[in-house]
Amino acid sequence: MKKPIPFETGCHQCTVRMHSVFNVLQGDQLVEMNMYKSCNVYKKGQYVFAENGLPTGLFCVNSGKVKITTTGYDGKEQILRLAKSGDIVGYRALISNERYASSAVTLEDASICVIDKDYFFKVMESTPKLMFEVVKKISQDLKTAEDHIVSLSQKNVRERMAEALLFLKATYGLEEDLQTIQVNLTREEIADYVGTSTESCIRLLSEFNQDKIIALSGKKIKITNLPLLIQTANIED
Amino acid sequence: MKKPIPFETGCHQCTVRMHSVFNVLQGDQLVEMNMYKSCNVYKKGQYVFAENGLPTGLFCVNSGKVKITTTGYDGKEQILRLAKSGDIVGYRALISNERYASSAVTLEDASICVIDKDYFFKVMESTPKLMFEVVKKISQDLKTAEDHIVSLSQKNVRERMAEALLFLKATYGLEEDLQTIQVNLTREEIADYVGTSTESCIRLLSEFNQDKIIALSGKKIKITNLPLLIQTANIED
DNA sequence: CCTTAAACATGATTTTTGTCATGTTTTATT
DNA sequence: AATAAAACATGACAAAAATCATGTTTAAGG
Repeated sequence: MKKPIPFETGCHQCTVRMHSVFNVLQGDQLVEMNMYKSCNVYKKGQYVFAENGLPTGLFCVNSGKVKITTTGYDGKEQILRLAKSGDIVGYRALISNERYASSAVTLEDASICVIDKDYFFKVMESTPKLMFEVVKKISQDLKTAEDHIVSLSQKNVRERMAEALLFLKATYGLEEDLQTIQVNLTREEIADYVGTSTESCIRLLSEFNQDKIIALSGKKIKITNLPLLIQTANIED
Repeated sequence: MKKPIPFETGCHQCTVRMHSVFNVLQGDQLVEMNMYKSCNVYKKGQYVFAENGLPTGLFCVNSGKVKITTTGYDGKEQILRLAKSGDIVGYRALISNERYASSAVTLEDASICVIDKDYFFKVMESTPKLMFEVVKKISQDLKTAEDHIVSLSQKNVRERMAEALLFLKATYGLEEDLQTIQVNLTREEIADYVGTSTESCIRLLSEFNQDKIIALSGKKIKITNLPLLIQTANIED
C-alpha cells in the first residue's frame, strides 16, 4: 500500500514557506517562483549538493533534516550547520559566486525544493524585503558560527558536548515525551560537530548517562536532567 | 608642528569608499549619505562599540585596524574578526536588531565613520546593489568563521598558530621589506584569536623563531621562511 | 535469515596542552 | 629618570584529550 503521489501544490499552499525567508513573497510572485522551482525527494544519507560543485540554485528544505559538512584535514569531516524544514541551504556559495565549500547530506528522508539561481537573484533584486530576510538569515548563521568559535576556543570537550546536546535540542526540538532530542546522529557525527574524537564522544555520552544527565537508547538521547546539563555546559545566565 | 585639520571632504572624495560596500553608491546618494554620517578619531585601544550596547549606526573604518572581540567564559577574551580600512563593523547586531554581542576596539589610532541606522536601512532598501554588497560581505565573514571552526576542531595549537600568522599576513599585508606582518598584536591577543593560552602562544612563537620560520623583534613578526610556515600550518594544496 | 560492516564501547597509553611559578624585559607614567 | 605595570619568557608539573587496541552490539544488504 503505497502513499498516493501528492498534488503538486505549488508555493501558494506551501506551509513551510511561511517559516522561511520566502514568507515575504506574495500573489503573483509565488506563481512565478513556482515556475522556477522544482521539488525533489531524498533518501537518508543522500547528497543535496557536494563540495566543489557549482551552485545552480538555492535549496529550501521542505521536510527532513540536513547536515552541512566540510572535509577538513586528513579527510576528517566537520559538521558546520544543521538545517531543518523551512531552512535554506547552499546559499553561501551561491551568493559568493563560488564552488561549494561544503556538502549537504540528508540525515533522514527529506523533500527539498531548488529555486533557479538566476530567478533567485532576480527576485532578490526586485524584492528588497526578500533580500533582507536573506541578510538576516546569514547574520544569524554568522552569530551561531561565532558562538561555536568561542566554545571551541575556550571550553573543554565535556562542556562542549553538553552544549552540543542543548544545541540539538534547540535546533530540532523534543519528541512528545518532552525529553528525547528529535534527531538521530551517530556518535561520530556528534563528534564531528563538537570537534573531538569519536571515542571521547562515546565516553562522555556514557558518562552523562551514568551521571543521570541523559538516558541513551540506541541513537536516541533523552535529557533527563536539564538543569544539570546546562550546568555541565557551563553556560552563563 | 601639528598636522593641519583636514577638509571635511565628504563621501564623494572618500577613496576608502571604493574598497567598501559603498562603492555601488553614486552622485546624489553620496551627498545624502554625507548628511547622515559622521567621522570620529580614535586612539589606540579605544572602544568603537561595546558588548551589550545598542547599535545606532553602521561603522565604516576609514583608517586604522580594529579587533572584534567577545567575552567568553570566565571573562576570557575571544577575537572573532579583524577589520581594516574599508571594512564595515558593527553590522551583525544592527541587522539582527539586537544588542552588540561583541566589542570593537582599535588596535592603533584610527578614523572611523558612523552611518545613521535609519538612513542605512533606508538606502539599503532603495538600493538593492548596496544590500547585495552587504550580503556578500557577511557571506565572506561566515566563510572565514567556518574555516576557523574547522581549524579549531581539527588542528593542534602549533598548526593553528602558523595558520594565524598566515591569516594576519593575508588580512593586513606585509611591510616594505615584504616579510614583516603589518600589525602589532600582543601575544595575548594572538592567543585570543588562536584559541590557546598566552604561554603556549609565546612558547610556539619562540619555537618558530628558533626554527627560523619567523624572526621576532618586539611585536613585529617577520616571516623568514614562508614555505615552511605554510607546511607547519598543514594547509592542503 | 544470515553475513558483514558499521557503530558502539571501554581500557591502557601517550601526546598535547594548560596551569602554576618565577624571573626578565619592555613600555608607559609621573 | 625613576617607578610601576604590562608584556614576554621559560621550566616544571598536572590535566585533558587523542590514539591504539580490542571486543561487543547493532544495523544493513544479499
